[in-house]
Amino acid sequence: MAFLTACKLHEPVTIADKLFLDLRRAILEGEIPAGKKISEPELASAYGVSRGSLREAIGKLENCNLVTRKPNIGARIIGFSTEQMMEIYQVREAMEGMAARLAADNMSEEEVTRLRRILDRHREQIEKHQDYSQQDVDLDFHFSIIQGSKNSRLIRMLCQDLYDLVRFYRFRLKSGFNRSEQAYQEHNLIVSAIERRDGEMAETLMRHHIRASQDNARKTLEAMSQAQS
Amino acid sequence: MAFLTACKLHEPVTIADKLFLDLRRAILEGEIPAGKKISEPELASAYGVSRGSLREAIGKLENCNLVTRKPNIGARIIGFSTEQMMEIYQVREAMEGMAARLAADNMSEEEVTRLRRILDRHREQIEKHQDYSQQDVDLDFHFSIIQGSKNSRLIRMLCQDLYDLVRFYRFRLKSGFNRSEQAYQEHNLIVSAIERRDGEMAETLMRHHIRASQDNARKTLEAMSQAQS
DNA sequence: TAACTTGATAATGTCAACAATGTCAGGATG
DNA sequence: CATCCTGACATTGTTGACATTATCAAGTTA
Repeated sequence: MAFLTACKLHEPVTIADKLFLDLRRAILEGEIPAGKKISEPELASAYGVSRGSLREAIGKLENCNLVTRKPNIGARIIGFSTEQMMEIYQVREAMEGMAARLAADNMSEEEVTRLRRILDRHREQIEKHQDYSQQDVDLDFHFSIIQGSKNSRLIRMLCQDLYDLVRFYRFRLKSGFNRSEQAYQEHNLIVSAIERRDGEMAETLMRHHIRASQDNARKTLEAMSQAQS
Repeated sequence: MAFLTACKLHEPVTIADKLFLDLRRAILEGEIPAGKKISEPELASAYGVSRGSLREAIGKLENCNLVTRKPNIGARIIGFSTEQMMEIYQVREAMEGMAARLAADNMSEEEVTRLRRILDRHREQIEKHQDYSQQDVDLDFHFSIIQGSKNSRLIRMLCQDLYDLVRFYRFRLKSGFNRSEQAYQEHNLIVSAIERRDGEMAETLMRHHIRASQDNARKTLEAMSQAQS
């Protein structure tokens, strides 16, 4: 799971940092339910830390867009919203499209080789029907290309500001959207374009790929909401 | 200066919020020099607040990417870096291109009219040779289109995470890049595309416009560095 | 009954003191 | 002379107590 360590910079030396990582994991994996109000005294005693450290950690969670705070009222975990999910896809289309374009220019030969190897892993896990691992491999794929852009600002905004949200939604819909085969084919085309150093094509294909994911997610959500009603 | 109020959500009710806005302005306008280390005791006594409130404000500044923090070492104002500036242009090209595309679809007729009016103001100030006000009008133009995208995530990432950096660099280079006339013409084409509801063209033109700004900034910086040596 | 006031309660914001960590000058050692 | 300890100092991290603000139920009034 290279994507987990790919972005966080320094080891969590301070209490607030460790707490931040703990809480982030708890939110992403659904231990703390979406939309829940955070009670500072409660959480602080639950984790055995002071409110000050907790507030610092909450501040960091706010940067990751996982909680929202209102002055004198408090913080709460973000809610689940189809509209927001669609908005995130639009932003990803723009930014990851650019990332793919830059990656075609800036990735080293070794990095391209590693990228191809991630794709092979994807192939294997499709044949083994390991649906769960495919999500990790998909994240690895996207992270590798983002990193390959060599644009530190782009990397930061995607990995630090947006991808926690992506993981938040992905975990809560992990049953849905199975389009591994199609996604694999699209990934394959993107890697080929990068191998040819064709940035223009890499951007076009990445945007197409993310738009296809978006369409698939939208249809899955519509089917789910119809099944419920 | 609509761009100033355009993005900040709630009034600064708390001390930490007011302090944050004060410090942000001080950094953006160069009162606190770039790259300077922040001494918590010093700043706290200078503004007459406790270290706790100051630390909260510093946390918010970190979100705006205006300061960086290292655990057990401290915070410092970001430094001036040509490379980072070029990276920001690349991110803007991707995100504002998408914003223009969405704005063409989603702006109301009234918003388009207001956008056209901002352009007229730009025209006036070119003829009056008010170079300083042109920067404001330029920011207003870009903010209006970003807002017009109606994508709250995109708005947030641009206005809250990226544009403070844009203003940081812009203020420190305000003498340079005078290309008002050319910028005006490019803005004009973009507005025309939005008026025609041609999203594809609006995106293309916006990306061209930002790339042209980037080229101009790069050349200006190269000329400046050669003049110094 | 509905709408408004009021007071008790609990939450968040703020502060100053304490603990832990990093910094740096001065001296000892090879 | 360079390098490595060492200890005093300053800064950051952490905590618990206090101040301020929201919340909500009980009571009052039209």
